[in-house]
Amino acid sequence: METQTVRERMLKQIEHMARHSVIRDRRYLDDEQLVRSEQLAVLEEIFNTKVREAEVSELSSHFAGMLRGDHPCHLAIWGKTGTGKTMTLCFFLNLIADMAKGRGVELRHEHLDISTPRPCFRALNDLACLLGAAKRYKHGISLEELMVRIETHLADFKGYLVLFVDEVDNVRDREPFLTFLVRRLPQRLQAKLVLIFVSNRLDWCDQLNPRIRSFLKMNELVFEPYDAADLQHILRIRIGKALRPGMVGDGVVGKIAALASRDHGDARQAVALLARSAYVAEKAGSMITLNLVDEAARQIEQNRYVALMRSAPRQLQAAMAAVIDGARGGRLLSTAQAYEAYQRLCAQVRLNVLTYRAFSDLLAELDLYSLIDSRIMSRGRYGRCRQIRLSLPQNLVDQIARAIRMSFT
DNA sequence: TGTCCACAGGAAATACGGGGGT
DNA sequence: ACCCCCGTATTTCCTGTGGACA
Repeated sequence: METQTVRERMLKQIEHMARHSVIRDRRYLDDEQLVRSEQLAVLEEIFNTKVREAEVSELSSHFAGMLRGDHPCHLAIWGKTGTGKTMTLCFFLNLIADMAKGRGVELRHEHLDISTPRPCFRALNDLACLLGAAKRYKHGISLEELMVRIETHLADFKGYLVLFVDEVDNVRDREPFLTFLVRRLPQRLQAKLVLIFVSNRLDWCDQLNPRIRSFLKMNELVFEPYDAADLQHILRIRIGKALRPGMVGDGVVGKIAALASRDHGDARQAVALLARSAYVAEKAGSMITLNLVDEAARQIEQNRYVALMRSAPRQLQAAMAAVIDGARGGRLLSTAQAYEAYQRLCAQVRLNVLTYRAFSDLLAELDLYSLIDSRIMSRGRYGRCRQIRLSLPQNLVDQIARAIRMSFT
């Protein structure tokens, strides 16, 4: 009896969802889930709408010489996250490699992605792996040895070698790394080496040896953030691929584009907001409306806080938990009171207790992220003290508390 | 007007840990 | 396997401060 009704309800639910579903292919809302060729297809469609036209034509004129046998110089590219640097370059290099093949020009291109900070040794080792010149080492091999292996591995190659170093600014101690690539490697190869450095910081080469810097400064290309119109194009293409037709209300695309271009013009953010909106709409069983976009934006915002705390250092988590515990019911808390709560908590979860001074810095950090709201009040004769309260909505505070508890167990 | 509370927050010293070199 | 170095976290020490109170 019981199972029957459950079964029925589920069937009804599925039927309802099928009739009202918003999403046709959710993979197109998240690049990670697309295979390479699909990504490139999306990009091609985007570039066909004149988005990034200036940059692509700049790249074309810079590299077109390769098809005629010239040796183009290196290129330094700047742009904030989500401005499509990596995507544009990948697309472009694929395109030019294709054309080169058609004309019998030997061209090899590699993408060295330094997505997380790593020392020179790691970066070189990664490069060697990428080229197939060496295996992955933890240690036990000198920098020199790595360099020689890369050189000997490439010794016989005579065509163009385009090396696309993504997020170079993540290489700590990048001087030797860059010196190797810029000054030493070209001299020891028969191949025509073309380096492309991408960074999201304008100042990444400021502290470098002037000789290398001047070398890099020769050719720069800046990726401006997308404007709202670009973002609209990008969103429309995604919508066409990912959603069923007619599921997007009036003004929704404009709104998402406006929100995303207002902070940083990050395309990834815009697509993420679209994805979340679609998800929320699907759950609500309606098309995407302006209100649902607001709801989605709120959820993304809240998730950021939760994710931030989940991945925060334990001490910071403990400080947050202490404040949540102490400031129940909108109570105002002084640093000293918060510190007491923190000490109790540390005892419970066997965390070593930091000094008052260090704890005070933790609170300042929480305040910086606006996880708490703290201001300094003078009580005259009775001294000055910080008044701490939770400023986030209660349900979010509960989520954060839960996330912290999870990572403590 | 000066005092003094109760803390904030800067500076320097020190501890710690992880990665690279040998 | 071991040591050293360096960047970061933490501690220690200290000076600064707004305003109620006498």
